[in-house]
Amino acid sequence: MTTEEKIFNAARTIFQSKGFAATRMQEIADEAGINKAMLHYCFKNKEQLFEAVFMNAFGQLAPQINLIFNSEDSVFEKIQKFTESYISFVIENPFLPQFIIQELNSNPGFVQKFMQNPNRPNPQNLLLQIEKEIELGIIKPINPKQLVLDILSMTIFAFAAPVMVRGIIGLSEEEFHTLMQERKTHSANQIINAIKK
Amino acid sequence: MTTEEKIFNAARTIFQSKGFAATRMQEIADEAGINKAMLHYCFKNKEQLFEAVFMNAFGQLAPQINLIFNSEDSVFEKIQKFTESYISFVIENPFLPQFIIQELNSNPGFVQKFMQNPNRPNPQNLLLQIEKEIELGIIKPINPKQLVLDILSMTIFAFAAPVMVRGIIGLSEEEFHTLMQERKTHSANQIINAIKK
DNA sequence: ACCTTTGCTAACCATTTGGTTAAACCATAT
DNA sequence: ATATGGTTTAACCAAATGGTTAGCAAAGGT
Repeated sequence: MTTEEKIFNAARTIFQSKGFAATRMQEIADEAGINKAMLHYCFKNKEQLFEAVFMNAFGQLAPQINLIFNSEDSVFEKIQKFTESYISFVIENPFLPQFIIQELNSNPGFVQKFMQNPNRPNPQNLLLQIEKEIELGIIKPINPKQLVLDILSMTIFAFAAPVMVRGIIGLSEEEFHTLMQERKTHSANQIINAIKK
Repeated sequence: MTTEEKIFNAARTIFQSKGFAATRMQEIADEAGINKAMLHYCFKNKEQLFEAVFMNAFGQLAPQINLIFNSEDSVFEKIQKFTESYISFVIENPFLPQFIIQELNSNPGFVQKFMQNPNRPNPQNLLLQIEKEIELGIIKPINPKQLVLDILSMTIFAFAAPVMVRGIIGLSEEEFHTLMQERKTHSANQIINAIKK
């Protein structure tokens, strides 16, 4: 593993668990097992190191979201595949959603920067497909954007606010994990039950 | 308005928009229009000032959540009333959800501290009621905790991750606002459609 | 009138923090 | 062997930051 990779991995660990503002460069250096000056030798400054981590994180999550936007499946199939694959993915990367959401909230400019990316999430296809399936009588008449938001909400929320969810509902770490496993199919079922005619 | 109130309001403004780590005491003093030393005259230190703001924020949100947990309504009615009142409330206080979720994530100890509060959100009643209505055949058989999580997800997520939602779905600030108005009834309808027999 | 308390500030302090510098290290080519 | 160029570090620096101090000013009690 090159020094740059060591730094990047250390930065990812610290940034994702503490956020940009609470992260100290020294802590990243310690985690990477190198001198602090080395950080600035490989990355210009804190902002640029953070941006590398953030864009990498967003770059991992975006394809997961694109799953519901681009494929040849029916809307129902897309919902099933998305909840299954997205939840499986974030169970393995539990810090990603809260990290991205938090930093996006405090740095809205990142959205535009990332939305210029060619493989950015683009809901246009799915929105049109939903409209079409409504006209065909497969789906109950609803606002397609609400449905997209429903899908995102049902799958992402628990991972965006795990502490709150566990606190309010009263779940141990293990119970939370079990609930999330079950949620892969539960959320798809709920959404589909709600919209099928 | 007393000086202490001026400080508290200023602290709320800054803390809620930037989070604990990114907030500078000097900025709070400027916002309050007083000297920095005055902060420490009224509040012992940054942590205690923050805790006052956080507990106040949580204290405003908790009663909203308790609406679904304690009342004499049926589950369907509870869901309708909750989405309606909760979304109305956070439209007026859009920073609350992301603030609470963010700080809770980076400071899990706050949960325990707040959950000792007498009027803390306690889902026990609702969970039992859901089980009962399932047995009565009013609600399809599902895991009650999943349903509670569904309700929270559908109502809170858009306010927890507004920048991400607007970016992914492609909404102007105004379109987002309209979507949230519509969401008061939409989310209740979706959830109820999904679970009613 | 005088003392005490309370509200408030300018100036100051110690520490932390992001970042720089100059020198050391080390592999490789000559 | 020695020069070369990339890699790494210890030591350092200036600015920012949370917090303190000493004192002023007004209000209230005696």
